[in-house]
Amino acid sequence: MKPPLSIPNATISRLVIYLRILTNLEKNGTNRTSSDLLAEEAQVSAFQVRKDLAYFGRFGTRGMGYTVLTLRRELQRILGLNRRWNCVIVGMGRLGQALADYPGYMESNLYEFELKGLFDIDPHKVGMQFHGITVQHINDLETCVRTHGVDMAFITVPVDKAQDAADALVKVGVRGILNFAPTVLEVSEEVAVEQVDFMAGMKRLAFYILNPHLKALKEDEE
Amino acid sequence: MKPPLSIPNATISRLVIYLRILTNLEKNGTNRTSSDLLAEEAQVSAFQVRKDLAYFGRFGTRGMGYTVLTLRRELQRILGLNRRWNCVIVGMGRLGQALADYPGYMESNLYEFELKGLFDIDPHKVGMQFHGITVQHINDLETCVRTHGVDMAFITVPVDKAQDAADALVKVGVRGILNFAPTVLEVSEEVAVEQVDFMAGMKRLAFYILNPHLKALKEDEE
DNA sequence: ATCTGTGAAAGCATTCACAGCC
DNA sequence: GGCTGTGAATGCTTTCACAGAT
Repeated sequence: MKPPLSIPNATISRLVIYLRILTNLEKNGTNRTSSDLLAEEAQVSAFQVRKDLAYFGRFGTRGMGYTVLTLRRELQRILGLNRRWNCVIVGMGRLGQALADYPGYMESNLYEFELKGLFDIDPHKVGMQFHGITVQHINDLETCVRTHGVDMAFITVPVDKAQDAADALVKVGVRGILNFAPTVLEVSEEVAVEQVDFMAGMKRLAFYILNPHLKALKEDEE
Repeated sequence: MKPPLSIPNATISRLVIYLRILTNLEKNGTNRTSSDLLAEEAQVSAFQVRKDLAYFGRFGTRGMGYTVLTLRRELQRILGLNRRWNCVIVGMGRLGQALADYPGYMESNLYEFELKGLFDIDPHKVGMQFHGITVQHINDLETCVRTHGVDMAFITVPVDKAQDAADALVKVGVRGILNFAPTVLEVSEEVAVEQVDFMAGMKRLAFYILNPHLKALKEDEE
């Protein structure tokens, strides 16, 4: 096992994709695979697959390839998906409601992510139920985070309230934020932020449609 | 004006962010700005801002900075957001419905993106209305695309149907796809694909929470 | 004096070629 | 023979330093 000192951001995104492919292979009853097959499915080069894996250790057998089960387990461990992550949603507007009802928090039979709380600042929203969880006022965030050991939060408030929400979350010790608001959040160094902004995706699409010759450079994934 | 032969993918993502910041500045009545200010807001370096802009031309005045209005217009032109983009949604499940109802297709008083059709394969869904648009059967996709000059499509079908949807869209001449299904689509060279996958974002978050020392490398935006 | 625009340098990620092991 | 693992080379993106404009 290697000490991974510095790992390309893009590698993490690809590991998530490899894990998805391996999970599907496992479902199909496939036992062994290869960097070639994974590369084809993920639409990257086989070099890339092997290099990505090499950051974390040696998981294959030369001449033979990889065991699907083993590699799937290893990736799950590396990505931290062998334990449960407790989540809350801040902002119970249309998007927050859609997320609360989202049926996909389990993945491959594992409840990896679990909703532990729903929050809003609007008293009219407090008390409403989604997916069996009652909406609480944002003032009760700290209690919830401490009680349940909340790891990450989704910010689904209007854009002008997003930084406030982030500040509140950081203050009570949430370690990761998935930000759906179209703004760049400022948070302290030790808090991770991932952006989800499908309007930005549409705008990039518009550019690439206008400039087709630029398209084939690279893939970013989100 | 320069001939942009090869432009980093990441630059496009950042231009979208600069445009957002400029739009806000304009709303606030600010007339002039600088690479420093834009850099601070977007959380990148001022070098980066100037280099990104330099791919497309010279928009500032040395010693003075940029005129907000001018730069906003230029970015809008570069990104293709000075014209309307006609869109359809394929897959009217929960997510497709949420998108059809999404109130944000206008941005800064401009209807840049307009929904021209909603499609599903399920006869029960056909005929339902969302936001004043009637759901049609996927077989009627071609007519709609030809009639309205549809530019891009959102794929919100279950993951195992996503490639079929993409094939159908490519076949009738759609130029760009925003894919919400967690799979890597295979499409012909000249079709642009952008991925939106918030579960993948959650998984990356989990990794970065587990490995805080790796966090500060780079930002991907989606 | 100030702040943009840009060639050159540095820093990273990807690709390659092949050594190492089944 | 076949396929992984990995140092070295390539190529791209970011950073830097400063020339150029007002």
